[in-house]
Formats: sequence, structure tokens, C-alpha cells
Amino acid sequence: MDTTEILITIRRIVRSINLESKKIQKEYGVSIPQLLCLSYLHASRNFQSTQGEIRRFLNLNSSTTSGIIDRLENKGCLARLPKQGDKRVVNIALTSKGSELLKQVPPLLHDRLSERLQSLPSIKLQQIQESLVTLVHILDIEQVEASPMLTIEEPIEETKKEISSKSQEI
Amino acid sequence: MDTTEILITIRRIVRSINLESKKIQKEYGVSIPQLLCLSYLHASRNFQSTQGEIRRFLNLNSSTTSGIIDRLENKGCLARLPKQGDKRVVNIALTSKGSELLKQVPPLLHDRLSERLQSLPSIKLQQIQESLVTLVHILDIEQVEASPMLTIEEPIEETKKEISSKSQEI
DNA sequence: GTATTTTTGTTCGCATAGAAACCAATAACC
DNA sequence: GGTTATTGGTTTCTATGCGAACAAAAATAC
Repeated sequence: MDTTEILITIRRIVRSINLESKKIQKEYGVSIPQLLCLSYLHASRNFQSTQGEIRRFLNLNSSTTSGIIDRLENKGCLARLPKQGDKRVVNIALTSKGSELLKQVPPLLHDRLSERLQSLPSIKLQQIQESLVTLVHILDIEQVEASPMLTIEEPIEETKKEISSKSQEI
Repeated sequence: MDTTEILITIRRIVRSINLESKKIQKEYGVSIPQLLCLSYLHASRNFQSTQGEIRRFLNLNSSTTSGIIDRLENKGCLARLPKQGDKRVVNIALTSKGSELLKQVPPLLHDRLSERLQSLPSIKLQQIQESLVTLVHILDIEQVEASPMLTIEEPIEETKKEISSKSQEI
């Protein structure tokens, strides 16, 4: 497996995750980013948070977060409330409908996948973890540069690119 | 790092790839899926292929492929031609504009990423490959089920799920 | 030859994702 | 207090991605 195949494999992993998200959405009516958002609210103080906090938690762009919140609001899972003291900020509150939905979904999801991952030898699992972190570093060039104190890394050039060539259908 | 963190890491990898795609699009006017499509045409006989072949190569849904081809057609990078003998099939032909664009983009991209991957110890690279393949198997549950002759795999239940919980902003 | 099934690719609808533009509110500066 | 800079979130636009529906064409069955 060379560079190209690694990239192709990543694309396939991404696709699987997206397909899974679609299945969950069909079955439960919420997507994974939506679920992540609801989970965050559930774990927040007073089951509330701000759009900015959710955005940072999800590590997404502001407009994307706004869209996710819109759709959850339309579903009745959360509500937008004004925040005392700062009129720019919108408080996002989990509704009981959202809370109920959370009770149905996460345990099923988490258990199944954990099951599979934990059936692996722990050495294997460790490998996966390290490999993913390595990939993050390779791809997250900006992050590495932003923290020169992290570790000894080889000098990495500014602009990183990604390539593609053939991929084979399975 | 447990299951949740693996999932979170995957999400971060996905994000990096998407951000990279955005940069490339801004700089060269084409996205990575579009580049993949053009590359495939370039390597095809007579610089032509069918929508179905491109779809299988990209491993994408038909409507997605149609959209990608639409946008490349609008850019003048490819053309839709009828196929002799089967009126359902559309031949997709790379234009010289598309060919020229390919000359500018891919070498830069591929080289940079290869460079970084190949600067890793070969053991590390091997780990990454194996880990990705393992993840593919875990996520590609349907593939494994569809091919019971592949290898000895533990019995895997039908519906797999994915979970999420906290992720931290870096 | 006719009826049915399968194939091919397009359209539509929905969601995610980012960039850019925007505006109101707040903070910082003088 | 007035001016400038920053912040927070929304809107608009573009692209990717999937599923469902669809129509035409081809393949298959009788």
C-alpha cells in the first residue's frame, strides 16, 4: 500500500462513516453531527450552551453549526434563547424532546462499535490510535506549526496538498 | 484513547481533508473529487469513460457523480458525448482544457503528501496501512458480510452503529 | 412479439461542510 | 463620549454526498 492507497483508504473510511450517518438518520431522524450537538447540550450545565461553544465542540464552521442548530430547532429538540448580558449571544437549550431522543439513540450506537473495536487485540487498538494521530499530524499541518513546542517534528513545508489517482471498486 | 477518541480522531481527519479540498479549490478552481474524475479520464482509453465507470472509480452515488460531472462540464474540462450502440450511456470525454488543468495541479499535491508519508519510518507507515485496513473492515460491515469467503471473521451483528460524545477542540 | 425486469443516468430533496458577507452588540482605545 | 476594532451568529452561495423517484433504453423471460 503506497501513498495513493492510503488516501484512497481514507476516502473509503469517510464514505463508510457517512453511510452510517445516513442509516442512523433514517432510523432515528437525527444525523451524527446533530447527535453530537444534543449530547453536548445534555452534558452542559442546565442542559444549555452557546452556539459558539457548540461550534468549538464540534470543531465546525459557524455557518455549519448554525444549520445543524436550525434543523434541530425545527425538530423541537432544542430551543434558541437570549442570553442575559450579551445580546449577540444565543443560548441553546436542550428540550425534553431532545433529551428523550438522546435516551434512545446513543447506547445502541456506542456499544456496537465499541464491541468491535474492543474485540481487537489491545496492541492492534494501540496501533490504530497511533496511526490516526500520525495522520492527524500529517494532515493538520497548521496545528503542528502552531505548537512548535509539542514534539520534535521534521520541518514541514507550509502548504500541504493532497493527491489522488486510481481507486478500485471493491 | 478509547473508542470515542478514535471516532473523534477520524472526524478530525475528515475535517482536515475537507479543508484541504477547499484550499485546492480556491487555488486551482477544482475540488479533489473533481480532480479524481479528471485524472481517471486522463488515464482512460481515448481520454474517455462512462459515467458509470467514473462512479465506480470514485465509489460514489450516481447523483453525486452526475453533479461532479455537471460542474466540470460547466468549467469546460469535460464533455458529455453519446455512446454508439447504447443510448442510455453517456460518454464522458476529457477536454484539452481539462488536460491542461491536470498538468498544473496533481504533481504538486501528490509530491507533498508522499514526501511527508515517506519521511516516516517504514514500520510506522506499515502500521498506518494496517490500521486503516482494520478500520475499513470494522466500518465496512456490509462488505465483509457480502464476502463470507474472505477470511475468518468473528460473527458480526447486522446493524452497526456509531456513537459520539465529547470531543475537544484542539 | 409482448411483457417484465434490469440498467443507466438525471433530477429532486435533504444534510453537511466551508467561505464570504453582513449586521448588531460589545470591547478597546483615545 | 466618540471612534475603531473585535466578537457572535445569521444568511447566502458553492460543493459534496446520499436516497428516492423517474424515464428511457436495453436485457430477459415467456
